[in-house]
Formats: sequence, C-alpha cells, structure tokens
Amino acid sequence: MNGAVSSSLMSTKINDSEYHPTYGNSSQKQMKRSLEQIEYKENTEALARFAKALGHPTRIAILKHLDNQSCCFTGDLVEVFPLAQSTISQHLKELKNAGLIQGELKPPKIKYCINQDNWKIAKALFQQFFD
Amino acid sequence: MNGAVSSSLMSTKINDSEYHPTYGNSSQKQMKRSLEQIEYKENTEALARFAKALGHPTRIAILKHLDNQSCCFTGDLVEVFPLAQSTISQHLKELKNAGLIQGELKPPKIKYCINQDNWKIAKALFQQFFD
DNA sequence: AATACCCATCGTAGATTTGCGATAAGCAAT
DNA sequence: ATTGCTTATCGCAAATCTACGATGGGTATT
Repeated sequence: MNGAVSSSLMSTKINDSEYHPTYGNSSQKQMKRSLEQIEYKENTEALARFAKALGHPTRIAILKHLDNQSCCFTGDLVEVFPLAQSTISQHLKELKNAGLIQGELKPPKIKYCINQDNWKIAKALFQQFFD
Repeated sequence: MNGAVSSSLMSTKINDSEYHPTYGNSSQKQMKRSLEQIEYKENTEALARFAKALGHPTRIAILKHLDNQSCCFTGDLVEVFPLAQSTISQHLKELKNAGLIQGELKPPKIKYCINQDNWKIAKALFQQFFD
C-alpha cells in the first residue's frame, strides 16, 4: 500500500534499525499518550515525513547546495556552515533517511547527491497537496 | 528583505509573543550551542518554517480536511481525529502561527479556513524549491 | 448576573530534535 | 600492520514537540 513510496525511500539505508517516527506508538512501556494507532490516509504520512525532513533551515540549505553543485562531500558542507562536523553528518543522515539524498563512496570521501527518484515523488506529493 | 513573505505570514497572529523558532539563539544564558547566529538565504527560513508546520501527519490531515470542507470548526476536527481537544487546538495554533490557516469568530464557535494568501506563497516556495 | 457552550491556554510528562566534543569506523596508501 | 584522511556514531545537555487533563476566557442566551 505504501509500496512505491516507502520502499524506494529506504533504498539508501544500510539496515532497518534507523530512525522511524512511528505516529501512534510501537513501544510497549506504559504511556500517557493514547495507545490507539492513528491511521492516516494514503500519502499523508509520506508527505509529513518529507516535510519534517525539510523542516529545518540547515537541511533546506544543504539541499539547495546539493542542487547547485549537483553533488558534494560532507567536508564541503562543514566548511560552508558554521556547524560541527557531527551536526552536519546528522542532518545528512536525516535527509538520507527521508530518502531525499543518497551517498556514494568516493574514498576517502562520501559524495552526496539528491535522490532524483524520491525527489520527484516528494515534488509530486507537495504539488498535489497544494493543488 | 523578508518583507513580503514574513509580514503576511504573521497577519493572523494576535501578538508577537508567539512561538518563534530562532535558529541561532536569542536567549542570554550560557549554552553549549554555538552563539553565533546562522544566516540563511532569503527564502530558506520561510520554506523551513512552512515545512516544519507540515511535518506532522495530523496537521497534514487537518489541512486536507480544511481543503475539502473549505472551512470547519475545531469541534469538527475533534470528532474526526482520536485526539484530545487540547491537542487539536495546539496543532491548529501551529498551523495558524505558520500562517497556513486563519480563524474567524463565529460565536460560539471558531471557523478555520486555509489562509489563501500564504497558501499561495508556500506553494510557490515549494514549487520553486523542487524546481 | 448566571449559565452554557466552545475553544484556548496552562501545566506537566515523556519523546524527539539539535547541537557539541569525543571517539570509532572505513578505506587507501604507505 | 600502521598511518592518515574522512565521515559516522556515541553520549551528553538543552531545547522543542506531542499529548493529555484541567482550567480559564470569551460570547451568546437565559
């Protein structure tokens, strides 16, 4: 059901133990929050997921930079932004998990590019959402 | 400089003490975080701000609902979603602060609609972002 | 003025995010 | 095997987010 989107979203992931914001909740410990899962429509979660990834100016800026340069290395970004290398790396990870970018080993560096397939999906989702 | 966008974004707000995610930081207390403000390009923050507001499935669903019904009351949403009234209200507040919706007093209720002006701005920003 | 209705706001708890420095992990060359 | 370079991950602290119940505020109506 979420096949086309989610499966390709994860195409760059190494394993599945990555960050997954599960709305509703999968943990077993007692909570204040309602236990009942909220079921959202078809593309609602996918769109929210993309939006969440875009919800930080640094990540927007990274994507813009990637789009301009077509590709770049982590180190390039560290020089562009006044943020620690670990912080940049974390933002890259989130963008990767959201499926918006992909990394390619270019030893000793890692080259990041926009993930064009998912980019198109995201674009379509936003376009459709805004009518 | 951010005139056209930001000023209209705030058009539905009552006062300015609302939530403002200031990237970089305005508080004076000692922090681990870098004190230097990060300056982002023109529309980067505006886009991130819209994206952040869209970054939760419930808010996407609320907006879809508003778009279908063209308008609706808080109470309607409370019936649609398995969430507390206060939670719905909070999501509405965030959407309002982001400028995506606006409220109109319709005693004893409050009628929420899409803020068409800012909707167009957001749409344009995302469109331009995705090329 | 008091009531009733609807909704916002407050206060709180737990989860998540963001940031940093420090450390580990991966790969190529020596 | 060791070194060097690059990047990911860990562990922590502070801030923010999400959710709830409880309370407060505003606007008719009685």
